[in-house]
Amino acid sequence: MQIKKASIRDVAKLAGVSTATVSHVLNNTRVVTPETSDRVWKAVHELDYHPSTIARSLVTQKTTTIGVMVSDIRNPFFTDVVRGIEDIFNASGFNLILCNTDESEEKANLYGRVLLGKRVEGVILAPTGHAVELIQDFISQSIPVVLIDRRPPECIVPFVGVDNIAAAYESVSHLVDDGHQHIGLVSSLMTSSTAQDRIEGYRRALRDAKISLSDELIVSFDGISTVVSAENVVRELFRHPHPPTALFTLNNLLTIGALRAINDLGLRCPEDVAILGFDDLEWASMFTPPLTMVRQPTYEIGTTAASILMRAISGEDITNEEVLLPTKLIVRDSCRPGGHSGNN
Amino acid sequence: MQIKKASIRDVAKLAGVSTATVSHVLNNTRVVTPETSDRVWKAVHELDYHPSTIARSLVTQKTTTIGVMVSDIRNPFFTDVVRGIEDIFNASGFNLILCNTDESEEKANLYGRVLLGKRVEGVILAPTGHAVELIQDFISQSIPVVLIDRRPPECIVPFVGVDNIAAAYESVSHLVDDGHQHIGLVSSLMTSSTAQDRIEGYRRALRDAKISLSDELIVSFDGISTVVSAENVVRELFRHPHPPTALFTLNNLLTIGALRAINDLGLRCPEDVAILGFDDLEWASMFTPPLTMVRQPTYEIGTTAASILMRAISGEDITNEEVLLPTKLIVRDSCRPGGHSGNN
DNA sequence: TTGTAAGCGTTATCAT
DNA sequence: ATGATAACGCTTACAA
Repeated sequence: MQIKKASIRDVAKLAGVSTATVSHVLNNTRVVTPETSDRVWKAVHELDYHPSTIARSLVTQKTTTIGVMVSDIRNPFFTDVVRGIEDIFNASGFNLILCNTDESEEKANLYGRVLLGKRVEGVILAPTGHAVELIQDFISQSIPVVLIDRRPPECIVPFVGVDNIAAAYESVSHLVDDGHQHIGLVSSLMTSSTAQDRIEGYRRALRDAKISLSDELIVSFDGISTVVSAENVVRELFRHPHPPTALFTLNNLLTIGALRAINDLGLRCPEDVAILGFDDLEWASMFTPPLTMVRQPTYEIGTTAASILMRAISGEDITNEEVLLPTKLIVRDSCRPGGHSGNN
Repeated sequence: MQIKKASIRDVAKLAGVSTATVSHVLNNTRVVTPETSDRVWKAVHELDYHPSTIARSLVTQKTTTIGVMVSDIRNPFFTDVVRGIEDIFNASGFNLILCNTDESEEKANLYGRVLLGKRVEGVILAPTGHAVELIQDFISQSIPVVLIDRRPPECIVPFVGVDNIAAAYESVSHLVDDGHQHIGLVSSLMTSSTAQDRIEGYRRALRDAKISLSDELIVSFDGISTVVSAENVVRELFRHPHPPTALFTLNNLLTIGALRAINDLGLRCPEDVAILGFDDLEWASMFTPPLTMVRQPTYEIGTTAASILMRAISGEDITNEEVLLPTKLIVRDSCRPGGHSGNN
């Protein structure tokens, strides 16, 4: 326990050298005789000295800190992505400032100011709504940004994600092949590029299968994805006179919610209603029934985005980078060949 | 896009005032005439000026940043805890630096240096092993620390968690009441206080039930908890001549792993082997079979720890704080009254 | 091989 | 009501 934290000057005084020497010893940035080096290190330990990154950053203009903005770290998709990001940056001595925006543009903008103020060297962002201004704020301070998951169509910014249209097309086609004609779609925020692309894939798959579209089969809600919101909205869907025989859910939380709602309604999956969901869950295979899901390479999305951002920080030009990682449809019992075998 | 970021001096010059005035306008820290205030704000916007928190921190000795060290954010337990922490601190304008230690003391110590250097104002820590030194490092720089989940017995530091002994006792007693006499225990790192307490609860429950203890029924592994490691270790357990009829798993990931292993071995749960696991999963009820679990108030652990830390940062004395939040045993089909109905 | 001193971008203490 | 200016704790030319 000590009254005042030791500074480089205290160390210099105790070691009988200049602050410059201390600095150089600490950073290995010029040759010093072993004797002085020893004296310095001894002083460092004696004083329990820890150099202030703050002061250092002020002069070097580098903070070795980046910002990560996602809607909610509790969404397993983002949990994994963030871990991937952390692994890459940690290896280079960078730290993460974690920001949960809860799909609120206001919160996102607030965080934006903070990150700008903290002089982060880069940002990885899963944008909410038209985040164009937010992104522009960073860019105009020459802070590199890499987008993940979603991409506002207006801006040309490096992006890492998946081909949502294709993945959704494949998924819905799979349901069609199983004999389904009434396929419901469950979304959270419809305005995100991700949702829109997945809906577009859904539409195209139905169109190509000559199945007529019905907007009443599409349900959604605002705010962050939660199991409960999904449950409510799915229940609503089944008040429809022609309820769906299959559900395409746009993310993992929605899938769980849908399954719950179906159980609550006394329907069985897949006999009455099939479910196919976006995003994998590590233990999707152990559900009742095992869930059919579109697996996104979450961890890799994180590491890839982080690597690109790291290169930008190193001065490389990344303006045109765009990486679409492959998805994988993992078919399990929650949708079954033969389609539904029942009513109406 | 601009060559150089604007500084307070640029603003002052453009507004025709001193830097002191700019600072005061920005921070609302003394009265200025509306006219000057306006001129300042106009200059701020014109230059797209964002005050440097770095420089500010250097003089105020406050960083509005705290460190959060957990073993792995992907563990749903910590995901939730971290979200709770973030909510509390975000409300006070603080940021989180997220550190994944992977149960490695080396990584933890490395992160310790970093956090010390970044002059975080506090740390929330789920300690790995004998983190006494690490904790001492913070304390001796008068950086307040709040421990969560685990508590190295040596040190007197504020703590937020649950009564693991009691919770384990209750759980194992439940299995005993169901008729089980051979109860296996699956742990990851056995040395953590959490694991030790849960094992202690297990022991006491068996002792009180006059069931003899067998160390061969306890399996574990080192490193972070993963489903795969748990799977392997559980398979091993069933090579035992007298395999258990029930499994008590010490965390959520282990529970999943155990269930998988049992399935792979061709055994059925709960008919052949019952499972009762620590930590809830939001969708544990939808597993095959629905899982019986000890629910910890994860989010609340986060918010509680954060509130205590926040008070410490505000200068309050928290040295003796210790909060044990209640757990809840949620009984589902994975263990069934009547115990196992089979062999030997 | 080492030291001196000028910043880095703020806040805060005096003055005025 | 406002301004000068000395810190804050480092790094980094430039000297010696």
